Amino acid sequence: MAPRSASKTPESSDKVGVICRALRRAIIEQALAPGAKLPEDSLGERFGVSRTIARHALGQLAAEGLVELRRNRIAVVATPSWQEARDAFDIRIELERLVVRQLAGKLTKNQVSELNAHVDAEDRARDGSDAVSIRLATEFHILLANMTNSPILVRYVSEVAYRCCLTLSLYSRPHSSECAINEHRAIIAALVKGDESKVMGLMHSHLDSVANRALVAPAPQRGRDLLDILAPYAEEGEGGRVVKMPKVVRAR
Amino acid sequence: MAPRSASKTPESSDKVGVICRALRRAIIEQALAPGAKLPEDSLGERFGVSRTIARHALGQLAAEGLVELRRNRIAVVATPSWQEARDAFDIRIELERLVVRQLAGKLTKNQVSELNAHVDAEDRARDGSDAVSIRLATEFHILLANMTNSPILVRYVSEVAYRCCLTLSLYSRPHSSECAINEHRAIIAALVKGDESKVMGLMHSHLDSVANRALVAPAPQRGRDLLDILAPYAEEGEGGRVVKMPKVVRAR
DNA sequence: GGCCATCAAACTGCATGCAATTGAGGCGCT
DNA sequence: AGCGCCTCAATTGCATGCAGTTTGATGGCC
Repeated sequence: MAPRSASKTPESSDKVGVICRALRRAIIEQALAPGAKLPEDSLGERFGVSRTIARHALGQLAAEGLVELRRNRIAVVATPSWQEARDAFDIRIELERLVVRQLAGKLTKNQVSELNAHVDAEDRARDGSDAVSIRLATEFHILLANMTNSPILVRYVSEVAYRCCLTLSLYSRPHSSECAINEHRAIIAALVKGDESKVMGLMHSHLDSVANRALVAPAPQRGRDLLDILAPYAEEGEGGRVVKMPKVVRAR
Repeated sequence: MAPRSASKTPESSDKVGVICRALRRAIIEQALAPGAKLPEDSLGERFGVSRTIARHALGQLAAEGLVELRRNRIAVVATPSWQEARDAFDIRIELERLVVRQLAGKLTKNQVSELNAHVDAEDRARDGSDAVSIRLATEFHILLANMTNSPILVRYVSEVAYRCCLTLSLYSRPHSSECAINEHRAIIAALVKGDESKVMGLMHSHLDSVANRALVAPAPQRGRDLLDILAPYAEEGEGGRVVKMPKVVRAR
């Protein structure tokens, strides 16, 4: 069977799919930060399609939780609350335990080398931008999910992994990204060895540690984000005066 | 806070949301069987909107896995394979274990009575149509998920529950539906008592037994469904003659 | 009678146009 | 200067129109 990208997802249909994939990638690489505006016109123009299509793509992305749609308002990249981020990780842990449980001891030689190749790529990207490292780390998990041959599982793991990726860009410390490449290698090893509970434990602690490293601030924001983010800057503007907040065009 | 339906889902926006909800309900109540055609025109006409809107709604439903979209083809209600059905249940089990783990011992009095009221309703619907019973049983689980206050978890549990509901209509024996009302009561009791592992076990075995009761046929279909379904009828049509297959308008 | 080619109706893919809503800047008032 | 109102450009919500594809039905041919 030819490796035509899964025909069942509406995704791969046509232009809509292209836009979705592009935006998804831009979002998880933080080229589009949470809160960034996504006007239908601009998207359409940028991708050479009409608003109708851009709109449809935004709808799909919204269904995945990557963008927020408010009636009569410009769509924006989603800005999950800290609690939602934590919830996403909890769900992700359960789903990925399921993945490795199904995979333990069942990987073909080809699959193992594919995984190893991916981790090697992660290694090489170590000195590159954080954004790329994070994307690669996420894609490792998606690659794993793909090997289960369960379309539903793939979809959910992908979605939730992307969401986690998004939250990482919101809440994680600058360079905490992922020194977790070794943990990926350990997971592969355990999968090959075929010890279900061992690999489930590894995956659990791997994701848990990523989450804990990333989601460090228990209550970083209250009202909304902007005010708190700017709070440190609010004292001693230039001479005892409170700085008048400038334009504030959240995420250009 | 007013109980306005979650503002974040694009769903509740407007006409699209109405159509989605209507179709979802029709599908899980089997008014629309798997394979049923869903032409944009007809939907638009039926709901008094343009094709554009109907199309958008179909897109959302496809993202949830309830309908299948193939390029240039009429959309149809999804027809999950047996394996996909099994996978969906596996995922559902993990997700709902998470739900009850978060809920154990944390339900308010109001929530408990809401749950009891729902189960009572299930009881009353016992003599009604199977479809309604199944829908109510599914909604019990969604109600539970809602109480976690985790939008992401709600979304995933809802989706996967609807999918399972859909598969039930495909693979379950006529009246196997759910005598599982008692199990629902047991889960409520365990939740109130607050024993995490107890209630997780209950939920696990509850869903597992529903799945096993429903997904009985390990390999009921090979090529596609129609041929196998008709196989028993293929011998001795009316006089040693093979019956000429009539129109066969899958799901009117 | 059964099978294949041709054709018309049905349907989707997509762009565009128009009305309604938003929010941002400008103006006047205090 | 500060505050609020008002107007207007920007943007979304939705319907319609046209072009391309699929479906399935009719008619000719074996």
